[in-house]
Amino acid sequence: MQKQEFHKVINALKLGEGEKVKLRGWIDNVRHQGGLTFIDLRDSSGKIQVTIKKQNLTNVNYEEIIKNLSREASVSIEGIIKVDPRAPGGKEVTCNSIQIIGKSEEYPIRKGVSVSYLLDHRHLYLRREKMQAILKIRNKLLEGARRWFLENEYFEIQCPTFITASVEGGATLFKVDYFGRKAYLTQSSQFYLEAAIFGFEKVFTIQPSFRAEKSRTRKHLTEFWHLEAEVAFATHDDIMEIEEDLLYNMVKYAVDECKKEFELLKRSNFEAPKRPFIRMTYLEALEIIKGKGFDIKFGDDIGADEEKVIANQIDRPAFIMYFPKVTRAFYHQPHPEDNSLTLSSDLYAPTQGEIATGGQRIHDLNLLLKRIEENNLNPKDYEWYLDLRRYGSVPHAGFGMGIERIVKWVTGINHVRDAIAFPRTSNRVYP
RNA sequence: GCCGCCUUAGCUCAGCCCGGUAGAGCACUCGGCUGUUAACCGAGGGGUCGUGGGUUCGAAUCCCACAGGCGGCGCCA
Repeated sequence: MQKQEFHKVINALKLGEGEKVKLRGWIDNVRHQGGLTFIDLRDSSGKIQVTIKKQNLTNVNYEEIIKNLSREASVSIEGIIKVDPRAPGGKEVTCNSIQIIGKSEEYPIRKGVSVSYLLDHRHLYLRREKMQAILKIRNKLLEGARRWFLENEYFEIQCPTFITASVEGGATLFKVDYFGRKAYLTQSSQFYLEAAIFGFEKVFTIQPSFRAEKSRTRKHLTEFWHLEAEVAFATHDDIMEIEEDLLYNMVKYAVDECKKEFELLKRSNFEAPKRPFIRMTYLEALEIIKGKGFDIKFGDDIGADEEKVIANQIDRPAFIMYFPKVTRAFYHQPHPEDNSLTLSSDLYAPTQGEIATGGQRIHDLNLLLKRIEENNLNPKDYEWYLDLRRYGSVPHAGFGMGIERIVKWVTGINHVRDAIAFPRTSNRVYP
C-alpha cells in the first residue's frame, strides 16, 4: 500500500473541533439509522465513533457504502473532528469520505458466546479490546523484565527445546520422535542455564516450557512461557532478593505503561507490590494452614486449598522458604542447619498462589550424586549436568517464573489461557 | 489419571422431572428510521435435539455405552 499519513485513533481524540483527520482501521460495531450510520472505528490505539451522514459523503453514494459496513470490515476514512456530548468519549468524526479496504463476512464473535466458542475462535477474538489489553500488559511485563536484566548486566541465552533428560525426575515430558531416537520437549531450561553461568555468571532466558500433564485447572498450560535465571556465586537469600527486585520492577513498569489497559480491565486500583516481600518458612506456613483447620503435617506438599489460605491472607508477594527435601527435586541444596530441608522457596502472589520457584543448587559433585541415588535416578542420564561440578564448580542459585501466572495475577483474569495469545491446554492445540 | 456438570437453530439457552417427532432471544435477509452507544420497530428464512444401542405403539424427554466441552482435584510455573 502506498505510504499515506494516517492518524492513530488515540491522537485523533486529542484534536479539537473542526480539525481534519484520516483514519484507518476496523469496524468494531455499526448502527444504521436511516440516512445516518454510526461506526465504532478501532485501530491498534483505540476506538472512536464515526458518523456517516448521507449528505456529507463526497466519494460514493450512501446506500451503496453502508451495505458493506459490517462488523470487522477494514476501512479508511477522512473526516472532521466534532465535539459532541452524545458521542462516547465526547468526540467523534464526521465522515466526508470512506473507502472499504476489506469486506467482512458475518463476524462470529458476539456478546454471549461461550468460553469454548471463544477459544475455538481465538484467532478472531484476539482483536477484541479485552484481549488486546491483556496482551499489551503481558508485553510490558516482559519488556520490563528484559530492561531489568539489561540494567543488571545479565546475559540472555536461548536454550534448546529438544532434550534428552528430565529436570524434575517426575514431571511428565512430551515425547517426540527424533529421527528414530527418543527425545522430549523441554520442561525447564535450568540445567542449560547452570551450564551457562560458568563464563557468563548471570544469565536468563524467556522461552516456552512444556508439561504433558492433563491438568484441568486455571493455572496450567501444556506450553507456557518460562522466565528463568541462574546466578553464579549467589545464595538462596541472594536469589530471593533478585526475584523480588525483578518482579517488582516488571510489574511497576507494566502498571506505569498500561494505565489505559488497566482501566479497560477495570483494574485501575492495581499497584506495583509493596516491598519488602513477605518471607515465611514452610513450617510457619504449615502453622497458618493448620490454624484454618486443615490437617497438614511436615513433609506434605501444600495443596490447592492450603495454597489459597496463604494466598488470600497476604497483601504482597510472599516467599515460602525451606521446603522439605522429600517435596523437592534432587538438585536442591540442603539447609545447613537442618538436613531435612532445602534452600529453596516458592513465591506466592496475593490471591493467586505460586508464580515462581527458586533456590540454591547443589554444587558439590558427591552430594549431587548421593541425591540422585536417593531419588532412584540414573546418574548416566545426568552426565553432562554432573560434569558442571567437575570443572570449577561454584555455589549458585536460580529461579523460574511462570509468565502467564504473573499476567493472570496482574490483570485479574481468572484463567491463564487468557494470558497468552494462543493457549495450549491438554485438549486444545487449535487454533 | 480421578470426580462433577453440560451437549437442542449460526450463537446463548428453555423444553426433559410427569414420553405424544420443537420454542425464545441474539445473529442473518428484506422493509422502516438523521443521534445511536450490545440501537430500535415490522416481516421472513433457519433444527436427522452430540454419536451408537436399548425400553416403548411412540423418545429431545427414560436406561446404557462412547465422544467432545466446561469446572474442580492431583501435578506444577
